[in-house]
Amino acid sequence: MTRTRQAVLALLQRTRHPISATEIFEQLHQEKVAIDLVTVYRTLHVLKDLGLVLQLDLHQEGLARYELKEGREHHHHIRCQICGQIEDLLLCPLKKITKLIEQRTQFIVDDHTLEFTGLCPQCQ
Amino acid sequence: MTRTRQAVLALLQRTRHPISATEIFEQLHQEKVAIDLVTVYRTLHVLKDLGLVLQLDLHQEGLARYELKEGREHHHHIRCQICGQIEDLLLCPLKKITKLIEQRTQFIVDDHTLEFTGLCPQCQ
DNA sequence: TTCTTATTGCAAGTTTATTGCAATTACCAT
DNA sequence: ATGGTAATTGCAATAAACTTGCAATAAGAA
Ligand SMILES: [Mn+2]
Ligand SMILES: [Mn+2]
Ligand SMILES: [Zn+2]
Ligand SMILES: [Zn+2]
Repeated sequence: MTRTRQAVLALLQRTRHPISATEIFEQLHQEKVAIDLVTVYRTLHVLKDLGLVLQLDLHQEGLARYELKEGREHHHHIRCQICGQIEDLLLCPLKKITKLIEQRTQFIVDDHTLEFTGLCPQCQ
Repeated sequence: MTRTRQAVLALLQRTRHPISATEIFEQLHQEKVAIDLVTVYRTLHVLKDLGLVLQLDLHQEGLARYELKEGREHHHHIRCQICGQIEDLLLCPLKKITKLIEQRTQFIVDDHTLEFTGLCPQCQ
C-alpha cells in the first residue's frame, strides 16, 4: 500500500457516489496529489482484485465507475438521466426469479446486473 | 431504404442472436456485400431511430449489439460467460418493484436494464 | 434527363482503457 | 543505516469501439 494507492482509497472513502478513473485523476490533481491516469487505472485494478472496490459499468455511460465495497451488501443503482446522479438501491428482487430462469433455460446463473434510470426529484 | 440498408436489415432478420457492428461488417463481406464499417454504424443508427432495431449494451462486453425489434415485447437476456451465447428471457420481473423504488427514492423511473450471466448447458 | 438531396467511403479524430519499458520507489535482509 | 530485489510508477505508444468532416456517388423527384 503506497501513498499513491492510499490517496485513491481515501478519495473513494470520502466520495459518496460511484466515481470514474478520470474523475479520480482530476480530483486528486486538484488536491495537489501528483498521479498519472495510468496509475489510477492500475490502482483501481489492484483494489478491485483485493476485493476493496466494486466496479460498476452503468448502462450507456461508456466508462467504468468505482465504489468502496466496505462490507456493503449486494445492491443495485438508479441513475438520473438528466443530472447523472446515482443512488444506491439497497434491495435485490431477483433471488426467486433466478431459480425460475435456471429451470427455464438450463443455465447455471452466476450473476446479474440490474439498473434503473429515471428522473431524480430535483430534475423532475 | 437503399440496398445497403436492406442488406443489414436482412442479416439481422436471419441472425438469431444479437450481433455487433463489426460482426455485421464481417458477415456481409463474407457474403460479398461491399460495405464500409462506418456505413454499418450509420445504418444501425438509422434503423434504431426508425424503431426497427434494438441496441443492447451487455455488461462487460464493451461493445453494442443489435437485434430486430419486430413486434418483440420488452424482455431481458442471459449470456454464457464461457461461450458468449446470448439467449432471450421472455419475462420481466420488475413491474412491481418499480413502484416500490419510485416510492422509496422519489425518482420517476423511466427504464431499467437487467441481465443475467452464467453457464449455458453446453459449457457446464 | 436533370436537379436536388440523401447516402456512402475514406481519413482523421475521440474516448476509454491497456501495454511496454525504463526510471523510481518501497521493502526486506543484512 | 546500506544494499539488493521486487513492486510501483510515469511516459509514450497502442488498442478497440465508435464518431465526424468532407468530397464523391447514388437515389429519387420533377
Ligand atoms: Mn452502490
Ligand atoms: Mn433479445
Ligand atoms: Zn441483485
Ligand atoms: Zn424488464
